[in-house]
Amino acid sequence: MSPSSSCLVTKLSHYITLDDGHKDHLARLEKAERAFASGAEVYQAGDVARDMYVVKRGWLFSYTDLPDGRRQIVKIHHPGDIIGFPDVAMKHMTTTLHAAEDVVLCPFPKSSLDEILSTSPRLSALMLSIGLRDQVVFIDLLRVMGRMKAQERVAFMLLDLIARLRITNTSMTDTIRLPLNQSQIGDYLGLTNVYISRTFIRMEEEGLILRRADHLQLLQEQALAEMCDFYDRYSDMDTSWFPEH
Amino acid sequence: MSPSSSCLVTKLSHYITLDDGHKDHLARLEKAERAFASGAEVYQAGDVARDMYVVKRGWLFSYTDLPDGRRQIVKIHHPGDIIGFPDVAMKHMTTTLHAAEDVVLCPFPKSSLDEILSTSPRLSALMLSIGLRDQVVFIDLLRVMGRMKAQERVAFMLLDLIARLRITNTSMTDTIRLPLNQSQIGDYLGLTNVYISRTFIRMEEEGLILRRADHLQLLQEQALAEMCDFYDRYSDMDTSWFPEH
DNA sequence: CGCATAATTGATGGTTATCAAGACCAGTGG
DNA sequence: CCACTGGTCTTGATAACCATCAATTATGCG
Repeated sequence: MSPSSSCLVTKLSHYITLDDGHKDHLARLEKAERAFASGAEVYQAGDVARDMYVVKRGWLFSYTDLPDGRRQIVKIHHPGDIIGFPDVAMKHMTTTLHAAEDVVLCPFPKSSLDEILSTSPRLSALMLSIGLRDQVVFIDLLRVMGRMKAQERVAFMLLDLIARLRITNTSMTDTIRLPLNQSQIGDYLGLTNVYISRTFIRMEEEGLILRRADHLQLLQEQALAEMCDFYDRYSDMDTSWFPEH
Repeated sequence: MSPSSSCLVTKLSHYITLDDGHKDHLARLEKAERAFASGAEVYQAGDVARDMYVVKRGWLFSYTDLPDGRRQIVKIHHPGDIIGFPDVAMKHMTTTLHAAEDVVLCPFPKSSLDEILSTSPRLSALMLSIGLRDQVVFIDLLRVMGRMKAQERVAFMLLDLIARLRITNTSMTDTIRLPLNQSQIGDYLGLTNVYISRTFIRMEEEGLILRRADHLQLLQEQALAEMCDFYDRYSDMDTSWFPEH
């Protein structure tokens, strides 16, 4: 198993440089990769929390249902993302993981963290920082959901998606593929599919976005950023305090 | 400086047993405690992220404003809480910290984490878990804000507050002191002060709660928990995978 | 082509915001 | 002791925003 084939190594190398010892170590943590078809539910809320996953290919999302059937999608996952990290702190999974299209995942056991914490303060600091950065991202989203209207919420979602895709794909332009239907977008933004439709149409009429097939183009990124007061948390991480090794 | 006088030691001892070496170490991280009057803003969004704080006395909250003046309170802090943890991952503070009443705080520099990560895998695991647990709590709140109505949101807030207060104060009954006005509660739940007033009145008429002065009693805790599908994340943490030392 | 899924459109109603006025309350100073 | 003040809570009227329901029109796919 060559270190470079590891999803986790690829993911973490975006933030700090890893020496070969670290790379070997991380690569050994991974189990065999697994594929899931579009629509599959990889795990359910309430399952015992045992593994985390790195996304190798495809989009997924995590959601929870209310007893009466209302649904909230809490996170959209892209290639390179770590899935299930917050559930490490819990005995049971708190969300259900749904494949939005055909996907490939690299599982690794949550007990891996024990090893990382015991052997590499620097990697530990990175894992901690990723967790805390994600918390800031949730706080941003909370502000959006608590205080913003439909159009602002859509703007925020689009900017957040494109900012995250740009981390790993520096050639990203202003156009993204959006493999989610309007009901799913509604469940993410706390709105209905009907109102998502109306909002998209209005934003298109106003020249903010352009839709064709399942692709979406941001025509006025600056205007969109202003209307939802968007900050890119992904490019503002502070790694200066990290331990040396 | 005796170890037992440290806010951080008191806080962390609730989760795992600390030996004297750990206690001494943690106690040395703390700076002198500082008092703030009700209404004071301890730090502002945008300030350089340098310190974290443990709350020794009083309630505070963290908020962010939108450019047009709308406000979202993102976290209510109680004695024992760690404030500013997510901002460790950022170069700048992402929220403003407001004292809801007279408070006392114990600051400690965020570079302390470097030391903890380098010397104690077990403490590192605890810090990581607290961060991840908080992320789960934000996800729960996101679900509330995205999909629940006013009365359900209020129920969730009250249950969350009382669950957290019960961690450190096992003699908590069904009555809490609530040093927040209705505008602040509205800013926390994404509603207006007017609608908070109407919702409290309706919940009191329905026999769910009882208000007197600044105290609030939960008359039907079970019914409140069912209407907002409440889970107590604070008593469901998994520490089984922690390293030994 | 036929089918299922997704998106759109229209009509109506519910929930919450907004605005404005009044009630209550604790503290303050004359 | 009492008017005055500022803050908080309450109440009523109206409007904005979004949900809901139902029907229709794309869209994609075997």
